[in-house]
Amino acid sequence: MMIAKEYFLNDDVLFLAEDLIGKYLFTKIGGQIAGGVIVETEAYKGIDDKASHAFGGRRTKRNTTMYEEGGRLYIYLCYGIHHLSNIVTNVAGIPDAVLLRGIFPTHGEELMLKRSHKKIITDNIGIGPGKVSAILGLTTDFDSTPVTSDLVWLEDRHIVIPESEIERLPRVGVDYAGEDAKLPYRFKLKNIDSISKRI
DNA sequence: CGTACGATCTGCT
DNA sequence: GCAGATCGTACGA
Repeated sequence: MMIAKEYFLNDDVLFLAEDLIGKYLFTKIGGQIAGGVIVETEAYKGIDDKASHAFGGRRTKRNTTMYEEGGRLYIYLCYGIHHLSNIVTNVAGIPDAVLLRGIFPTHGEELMLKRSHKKIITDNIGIGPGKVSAILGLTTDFDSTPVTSDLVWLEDRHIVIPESEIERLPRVGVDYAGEDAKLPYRFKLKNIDSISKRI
């Protein structure tokens, strides 16, 4: 069952980043479905978060989507190569977002394998924010696309994950953010096996 | 207009 | 463990 828009309007982006672990993310692009279980996320919290593109209330062409109403994708290009996908949360005007850092493939593995340019499926084919976008077929073309549509959507299939199985870590690649670089805003499933056995 | 650099990944050592 | 890829974006002049 698709997760409805209201879910993403929650003003606690840290709660959502953790709660999204274990939820399913799907895309249907070119009529082909790909999807998997979210296993790693990072929270970016409003205009006071030095690691965020919206720090200090910055509004640019790139980050416009962060200020839109929760429930859309914010996708941007990183290092000139990688498309990184976030889910915008909170009400319009407050730039909270959850970066998708890892999924465990469950649907359309064949398609995802092709998109990954690898030879064989491995457990880490969807680990890393660039790879999440790559195997799901998400590019900056999908920036601002609702995650409550036939193209991109989330599902709660009621996988129960004990809090003890989720690690809280500092975010990756945000050393420039000073003190905020140390905040434990990254959520990661300790071992993917605990998921793969439950599917 | 010019410049610096990034919410990364891969391959080679 | 480390360098290189690779280019859009941000920002200052």
